[in-house]
Amino acid sequence: MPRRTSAKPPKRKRPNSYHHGDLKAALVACATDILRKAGPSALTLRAVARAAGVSEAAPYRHFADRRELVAAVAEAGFERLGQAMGAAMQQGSRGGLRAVAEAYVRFAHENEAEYRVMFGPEVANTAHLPALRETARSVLAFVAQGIGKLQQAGLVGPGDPGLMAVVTWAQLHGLVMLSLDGQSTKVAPSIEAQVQEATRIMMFGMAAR
Amino acid sequence: MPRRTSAKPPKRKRPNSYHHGDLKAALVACATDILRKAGPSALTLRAVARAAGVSEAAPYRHFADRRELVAAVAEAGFERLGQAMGAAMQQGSRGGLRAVAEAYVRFAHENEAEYRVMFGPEVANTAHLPALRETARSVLAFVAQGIGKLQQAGLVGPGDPGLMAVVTWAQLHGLVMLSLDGQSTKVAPSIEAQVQEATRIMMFGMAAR
DNA sequence: CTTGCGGTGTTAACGGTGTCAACACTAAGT
DNA sequence: ACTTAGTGTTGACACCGTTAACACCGCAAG
Repeated sequence: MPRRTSAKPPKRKRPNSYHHGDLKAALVACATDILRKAGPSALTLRAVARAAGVSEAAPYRHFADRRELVAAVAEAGFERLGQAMGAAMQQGSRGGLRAVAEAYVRFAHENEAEYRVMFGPEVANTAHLPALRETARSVLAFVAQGIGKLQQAGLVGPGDPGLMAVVTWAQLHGLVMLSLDGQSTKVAPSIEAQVQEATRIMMFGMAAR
Repeated sequence: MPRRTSAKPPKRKRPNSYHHGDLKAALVACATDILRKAGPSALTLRAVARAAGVSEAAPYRHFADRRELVAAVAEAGFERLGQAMGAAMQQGSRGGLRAVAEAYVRFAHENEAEYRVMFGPEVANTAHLPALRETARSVLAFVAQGIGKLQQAGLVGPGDPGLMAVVTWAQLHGLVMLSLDGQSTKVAPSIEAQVQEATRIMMFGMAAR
């Protein structure tokens, strides 16, 4: 194949404009799209710029480096995750935790590449990414709040809801990771069975303080 | 260079030779070393080759691509993890699960970069890496075996040990990941407290079938 | 209206990386 | 001694992250 340096007419959202209008958001959207369709290895700064119909150095006007772009993608993912969990929360009080757990697992499986990026090594150092850290923490606070409600309803024994939330989140996250890696499918029948078993164990353990 | 013809070359390292002797193992060792000292972003095929004192294309005689090298590093990590868990198993029967859990968490924290690679997206598709898959599965089998012993001792209720092992591993893995990402430090005081809380919940839940 | 200026997009380049083909050297078997 | 397979080397290609220098747009000040 010949070199790809041939001229490609840039498609602009505002035809008569040299400037893009909202490149930053467009870049995040294109990056998420690429991530979904072609996997993490294709998530390249240059590819994102090309997908946005812009020169390959343009992203540097909005992101200091590649990490910041990836972090923005991860942050958007956390927000969508929070929305999915919030929607599942309305399902009722008894199976509330169960419904949220299933929503979490479903999100992870339906958005595998995004989920991997959210917890991947590229955004590992959340100390330097305050926005990401805050978004992720709000998810944790959400779980803690749900556990608090279960405690008031007498379905969960006393104890620090924050600690229980961490343990609960960890359980789900670990389950999802092992499932995504194909490490658990041959031993345990299905992800649903694993979630069921996990929530059962968690509920028993948390009620038994 | 010098013509040194040694008497019996037993496939071991021979410094004064055009051929390396055991480049594959040396490459994995150098890669692990680089990973520990400089982090995942420095784990580059070329850098590994340079560290091994060999040309930058030499690794392709032993690994099809970069993924295979990384997978080999991950496999070595799983083996060391298994050894650490096995050593902790000898500590006694009552707190056996607890001791293994602590060994697991300690390994992850003392070998953060390695641990991240073991579960990272670069080796995600274990379906194409049978050796890695098998090594990881033996760790799971090890946990399942320990749970079986606890069942015989009456410390854990009846149920599929394989399923329980998956749930247990997932709990530990999730805890470790959140801790490594700095997502849990501000909510739960210490990783020890989290392990304690997690094992307490797990033991209660598993005993209560 | 002209002029200047800051924000944004472009071009061109640098060094580094994964990968491959062609070549070179060595060990070992015939 | 000749061949051959295995292993290391050289050189090249395309791509990537990043930066500097430049070009264009919109807008405010004069």
